[in-house]
Order: sequence, then C-alpha cells, then structure tokens
Amino acid sequence: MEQESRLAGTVRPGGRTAKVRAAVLTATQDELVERGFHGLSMDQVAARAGVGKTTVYRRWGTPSGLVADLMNELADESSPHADTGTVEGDLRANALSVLQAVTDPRLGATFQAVIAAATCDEEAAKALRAFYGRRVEEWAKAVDRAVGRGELPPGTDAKEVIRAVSAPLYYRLLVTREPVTAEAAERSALRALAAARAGAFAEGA
Amino acid sequence: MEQESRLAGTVRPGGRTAKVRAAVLTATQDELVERGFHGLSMDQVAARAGVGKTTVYRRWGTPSGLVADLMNELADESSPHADTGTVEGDLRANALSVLQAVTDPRLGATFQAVIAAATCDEEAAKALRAFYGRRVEEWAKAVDRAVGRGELPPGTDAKEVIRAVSAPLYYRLLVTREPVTAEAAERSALRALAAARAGAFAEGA
DNA sequence: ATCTTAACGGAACTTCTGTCCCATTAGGGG
DNA sequence: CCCCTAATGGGACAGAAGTTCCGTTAAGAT
Repeated sequence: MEQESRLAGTVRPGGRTAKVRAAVLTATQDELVERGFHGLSMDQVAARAGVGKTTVYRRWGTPSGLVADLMNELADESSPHADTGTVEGDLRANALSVLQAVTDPRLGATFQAVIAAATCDEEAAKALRAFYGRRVEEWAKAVDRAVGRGELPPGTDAKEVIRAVSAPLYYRLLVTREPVTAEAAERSALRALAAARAGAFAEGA
Repeated sequence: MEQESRLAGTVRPGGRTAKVRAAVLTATQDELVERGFHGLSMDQVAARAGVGKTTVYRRWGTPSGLVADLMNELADESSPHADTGTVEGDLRANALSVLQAVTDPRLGATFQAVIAAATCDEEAAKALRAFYGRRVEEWAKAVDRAVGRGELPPGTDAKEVIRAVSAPLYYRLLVTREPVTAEAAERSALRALAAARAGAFAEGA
C-alpha cells in the first residue's frame, strides 16, 4: 500500500484553500454554538460555509476532525499571560482567563465540543492536549517566578499548580454543570494558592 | 395537542419490560466500552440486546437517552462512603473511590459517555447532576465531621472540599487525558486537605 | 381463567450520511 | 503568460439511521 500522502490542502495552501478552511471552521463554530457537538453534521457545515460537501469530507473526514482542526487553529493564537508581580495576582489572572474562555459563547461551545470529541477520537484528544499543554506551560512560568521570589516553597510543581486552578472550573463546566462564575474562578485560584503555600505541590509531598 | 403521556414502559413495568430495560442497558454499556459514545448506535444496541429496534427508539429515543438512563441506574446503586476517623483518611478514601470508578472499564466508559452526552443533551446533564449531587452530599458528611472534631476550620464548605478532591481527577480524565493514577488521587486529596486546613474553603474566604 | 391493553417486534418506508466519479477552477512553477 | 495539476464542487449512488404501521405477546386487573 502506497504511503498515504499528507492531507488534502497542504501542498497548495494558497488563497482558495485557505479561504475554504476559514469558511469551514467558522461555520463549524457557528454550528457548535447552535446545536452542540452531537448535532454537528458535515453536510450542514458544508452548506453553511458555502463549499461542496465533498471538500469537507475529503479534508476533515468526520465531525471530530473538524473540531480537532478548530482547536489547532485556536492553539496557534497565543494566549497572553499576565505578570502582576505576585503569585496571587497571576493565579487570579489565570483563573479569570479560563473563566473568560469557557464563558465566551463561541469558545465555550468549542471547548465542550472538543472535550466531547476527545472521549472517543484520538485526533481530537491530541489537539486538546496540545492546546492545554502549551497554555499550562506558559502560565507555569508565573509559578516558577513566585518560587524564585520565595513566595512559594522550593520544588513546587508549577504546572500542577496551574492545572489545579483550572480543574475546578472545568469540573463545574463539565460535571456539575453549574455556571462558571467570577467568584468560582477567584476561589479556585485562592485555593490552589493556599495548597501551594502549604507545600502540597512541593516534590516530597 | 393532547398532553403527551409518560414514557413507554412506566405503566406496566413488569417482568418483560424490566428484562428489556436490563438487556438494553447492559448492551449499551458493552457498546460504550467497545466503541465509545460517538459509536453508539440505536440499531446496534437493539441487536446486541436482542430486542426490536422499534422498542429502543420508542423508550429511549436517542443515544443520549440511553446513556442518561444508564446513569440513573448507576445513581440508584448507593456508594458506600468511608469513616476512617480522620479527614485525611476520609478524603483519601474518597479520592480512591473516584479513582476506582473512572478506572473501571465499564464505569469509566460510561462516565465519559455521559459527560460527552451532557455537553449537548439536557436529559443527560440532569442525570449527571443527580448522580454527582448525591455522591458529593454523602461524602461531604466526612468533612462536616472533621469540622465538628476541630480538624478543619469552622464554616468550611464541605461539598466544595469534596468537589475539590474530584476535580483534578476529572481534569486529567477529560482534559489532559493523562492516566488517572493512585498517586494522582492521593495528591489530589492531600492538596484539597491542605487548602481546607488553611481556611480556603471557609465562608469568608 | 379471562379480558383488556401496554409494550414489544417485524417489515416497509423515508431521510440523512458518507462515497465515488469526473468535470471545472485556480495556485504557483517554469 | 502559460501550463500542470492540486483542490474544489456537483451529481449519482450505496448504506445506515430513524420513522411508521400494524400484528403479536404478555402484564395485571377482574
């Protein structure tokens, strides 16, 4: 079997191809907002984007593929991370940035869709990991700075602290499905901070 | 329009109907383990359960409906919660119980499916809330006991502490999709405990 | 034991999903 | 500027998903 070549649209990614991709990804997000991942239909996306459905099937294959590509697109837009001078300020900023993301109608719908897709599609799971992996690394620097300043115990696992800030917000979003509020975000940041100060994120513990 | 009556199978829930439900829910879980929520097909479930597909469509309507009913079934099986004598012991027990649940092939696949379904189906979302609401309440008693004993500050939000133990584990399961290990569970319990001891779950904070 | 009817199941049917083929359009190298 | 071909798009098609109709089975009341 001949080595299956790269995806369609990668050899000649000029004007038309790029326009098609943009139109399709926008249409995908619109559909996600209106119908959710479960209601995402390739035909519908093609119609909405004004492109042939053959093209959508050929380039993205499945709804999961669409959603994974959408996430990859979002991952490229770098998230500006704060440097407020204190861990507390930085962690609050982080929590609020997560809040803003999951609260935004388009982004929120997209995240939920990717997470749903990732439960049974490896491509979507990969896109999800890539997105959060990068984001967590960026914000982890704030924790490392805090350790340097002596605000947090040496050996503190910076990435884990950042994940601990996000986790309760995603728990609310996905599991308990309560509204993710600014108060919840604040509390989440402060709780992670309290645990970090107590050394619960340090190596030995 | 005549008030649409109650669901099929609720007026005469005797032997046959109960058997059909059991067979269908078992088949649903089997399919979830093998194919995931995305691959759950009503026809396939009907065939596997050995019942008519008409019956499955009539009683459950959609894959989300199947999964929601499955979750309701699981919610009825009460989860024994521990009383080890210390908060630390109880929170660890809680974390390990979550670990066990999400690690179990059948339960884990079911949880992921319900969470995926809940992102765009209100019925599934409701079943999910009911399941975790009850579970959290049960385990929250352990935190209340700890407050009574003076192990944790007065005014500690017991349910929030319990949610804080679970959150990082679900974050791993759903978002970062790293394996949920016993170490992760232990740490999660200890971090929630550290924050609670520091008063980060108390009223004012 | 008998009767009523809730619930089930088979089969035909419609709609939607996904594939294939081939003509058309336009990127980008020469 | 022209040519080659990557990429698109329409239309026809096969198969799966979902609906409807109606006859059959058995729960539960009398």
